[in-house]
Amino acid sequence: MQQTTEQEAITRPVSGKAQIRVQTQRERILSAAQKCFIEDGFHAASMASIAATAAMSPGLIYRYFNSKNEIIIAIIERQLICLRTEIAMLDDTVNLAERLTTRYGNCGTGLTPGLSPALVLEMSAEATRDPDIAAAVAAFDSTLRTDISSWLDRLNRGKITTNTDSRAFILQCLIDGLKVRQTREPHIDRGLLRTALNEILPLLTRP
Amino acid sequence: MQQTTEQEAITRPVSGKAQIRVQTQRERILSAAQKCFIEDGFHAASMASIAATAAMSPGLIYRYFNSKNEIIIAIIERQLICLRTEIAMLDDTVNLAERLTTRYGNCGTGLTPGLSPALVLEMSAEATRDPDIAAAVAAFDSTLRTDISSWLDRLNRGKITTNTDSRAFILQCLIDGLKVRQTREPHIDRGLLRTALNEILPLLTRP
Amino acid sequence: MQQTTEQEAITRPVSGKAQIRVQTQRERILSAAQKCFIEDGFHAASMASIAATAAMSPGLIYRYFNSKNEIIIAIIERQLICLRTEIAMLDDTVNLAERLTTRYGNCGTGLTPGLSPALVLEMSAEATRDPDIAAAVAAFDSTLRTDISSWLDRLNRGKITTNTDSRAFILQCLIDGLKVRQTREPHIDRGLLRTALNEILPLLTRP
Amino acid sequence: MQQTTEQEAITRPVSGKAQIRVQTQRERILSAAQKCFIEDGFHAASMASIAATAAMSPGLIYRYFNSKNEIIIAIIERQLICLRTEIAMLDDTVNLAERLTTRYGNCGTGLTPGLSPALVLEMSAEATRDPDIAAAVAAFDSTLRTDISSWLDRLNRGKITTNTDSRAFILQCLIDGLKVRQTREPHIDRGLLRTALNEILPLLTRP
DNA sequence: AATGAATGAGCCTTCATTCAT
DNA sequence: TATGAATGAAGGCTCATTCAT
Repeated sequence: MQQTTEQEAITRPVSGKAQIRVQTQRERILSAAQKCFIEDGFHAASMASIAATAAMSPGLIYRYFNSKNEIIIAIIERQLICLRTEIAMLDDTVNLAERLTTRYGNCGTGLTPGLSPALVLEMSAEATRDPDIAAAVAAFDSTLRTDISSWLDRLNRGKITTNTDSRAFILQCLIDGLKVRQTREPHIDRGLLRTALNEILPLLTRP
Repeated sequence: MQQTTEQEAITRPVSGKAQIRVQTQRERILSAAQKCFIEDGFHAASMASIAATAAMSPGLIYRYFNSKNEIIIAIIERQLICLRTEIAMLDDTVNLAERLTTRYGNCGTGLTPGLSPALVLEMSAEATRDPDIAAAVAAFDSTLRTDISSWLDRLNRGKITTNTDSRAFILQCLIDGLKVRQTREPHIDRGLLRTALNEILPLLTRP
Repeated sequence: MQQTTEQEAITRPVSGKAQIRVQTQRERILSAAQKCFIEDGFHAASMASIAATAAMSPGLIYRYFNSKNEIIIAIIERQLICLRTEIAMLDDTVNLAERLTTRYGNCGTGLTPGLSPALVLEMSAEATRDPDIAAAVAAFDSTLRTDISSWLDRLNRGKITTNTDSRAFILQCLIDGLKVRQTREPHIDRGLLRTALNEILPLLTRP
Repeated sequence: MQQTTEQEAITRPVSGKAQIRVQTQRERILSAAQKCFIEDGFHAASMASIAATAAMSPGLIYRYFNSKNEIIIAIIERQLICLRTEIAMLDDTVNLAERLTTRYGNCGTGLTPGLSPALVLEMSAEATRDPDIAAAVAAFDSTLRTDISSWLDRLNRGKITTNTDSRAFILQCLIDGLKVRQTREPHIDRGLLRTALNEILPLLTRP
């Protein structure tokens, strides 16, 4: 849909540029929104502050999003994508603990445009109330569990493994729990973190 | 602070009863606030709705709390106490998995006045922004980790155990992660949950 | 409902006063709203200006009305009541022309709290779009026509009269038309007006 | 003003075509505006919706009109012209009732580009506030009354007629009243309407 | 101690209008 | 000539907080 077909490019040559502009602006808004949401939370952040952060007028935002809630949902979807991407990087056992340790803490500062643990938590809390958010999150969760399960299966290919599902569940809990920790102890002792992960992960990933 | 000093008792002999009244009223307000916060979130819940739920006038609330934020902090402290109590109940390995399974899901419904996963998440997110909350949560976290560590020590008394700290960390992550799951999959398959916990917990609690 | 029953007065002695206050405030708001609506129209009048005119804060208005639209509808119902009252005064032929002449023009100035021709017109236009207003106006119209019909019947009691309905229709049109004229020529020559009414009304009201 | 002066024609020979273009565009805008105004009212209709209806950009409208208000005034002038045209068609007594009956109701639907009763009412209400509109409407009204008077005179040529003025006034009221009715009871019983008009009109148009 | 009416700042959103292209 | 992105001033409405009673 973003990719303009050649025909369209001929008959409506502006359309391509326009589409790009729309994407750029949406990106600008979402980026500002994320910063504000991280700083103040979904509800406390105001459209005015988002507009100021994005260096545009409040009215203009409504050309690209129908409401504040639509922005919130877009941010949530983004966070979910980030989450999945992060999980997808966990592709072999060796690096797993190292990777999680490295990533721990370089987020949630408002500087990284990426995944924010605080937003993930707020999102989960919001899912309790907003059906739209609940749906998005639920869909994501089941996808993610499948991802983890098949990753476990791949790891142990050829060997008989039982309980992939329950291990996937535990892994997911662990990852969620790390997000919470990240929020509450951003400056945790990395040594402890690495030791802990190196102790538990092998137990979960080997037959 | 709750304990009336002797002097006060002499000059104002009613003070004892008055203090009890103050506690009762605060309790009434906090109970209502918790219900509202669970239902709507910290920001979306209004003082008016809290007042209505507590069956008192909005103005009266300000006799017992200086601001909405003060109520939020009180609720957070309450949640932390609940959390610690819950953890304290985990006193022997045998019941651990069972207990966590049983408790999973009977919260967050607004019916239990106790611990609410959604509030815990919101609280963690809020800790990112409010230094007071951050302090309270940090103090709690370190206390809790010590609790868990000494519990692990007790479990393995006489046996040589290494890495109690890192295991305590993992356990804490797992518990946090379960809270997140509770929020996102309140109706999870209990069989899966029990199996998963029975698989991982023994590994964490035995030498 | 405004009249507090004796029982209520005993068990809830404040309730009576409270009810009166509610009525007083609603009245104050409606009075201010009418002034503003006459001056600026339903849409151009702002809640802020209504609040200022009523000498209260904007927020307070929402204690007594749920929305601006509710105020508009209340004003319209009021206008309809005024209209009916005005019509009800036309009880004998002799005074009819005189009465209409006298009433013509002493309205619509914003000073009279009564019927405003401009509002009646705007109301009719709005009925085209808002189903609620349309319903209110339709109900009123049929009531009014019945009123006029029975008034005509009373006038000609004992004599054979045909076409009461069509005469009632014409009369209603004439009255509506006078409202329009009132708006457009507030300072019309009263002599012309009286002559005109004296020429047409006898033809409509006698068998 | 539409007629290009000779000088302009020499120095800028294209000007004639340009003038035509201007008229076409203005027409396009007014036509769209009327549709929108009928649907939503003067205030609720937005420039954006007018632009969309006219299939042009909002900015372009400002090349042909200086403001929304200017469009409103242009529309009002148009409506007045429509009104006068409609009245002018009433040239003999025989068809008068029939004509009015036929025309009743085929307006205000948004389908006819012509006269809209709702707009006429809104216009009258607006005349109360905007002096420009008031002036336009007043000028129209007096012209119209003269039209009607001379029509009545023509009808009764050679016969002694008194009170042409007051009859013209009544007729005008009746026509205005019919516009109001049209708005409020668009689906009235045509039989009743015809009967009513046939009863009253002869009385007004014959000596 | 208790009420709940009142305040007013601030929020989300809309829209007439302008201007770079 | 024409576009439509951009502006920013209101507008309707909410709600934490205060205060007269």
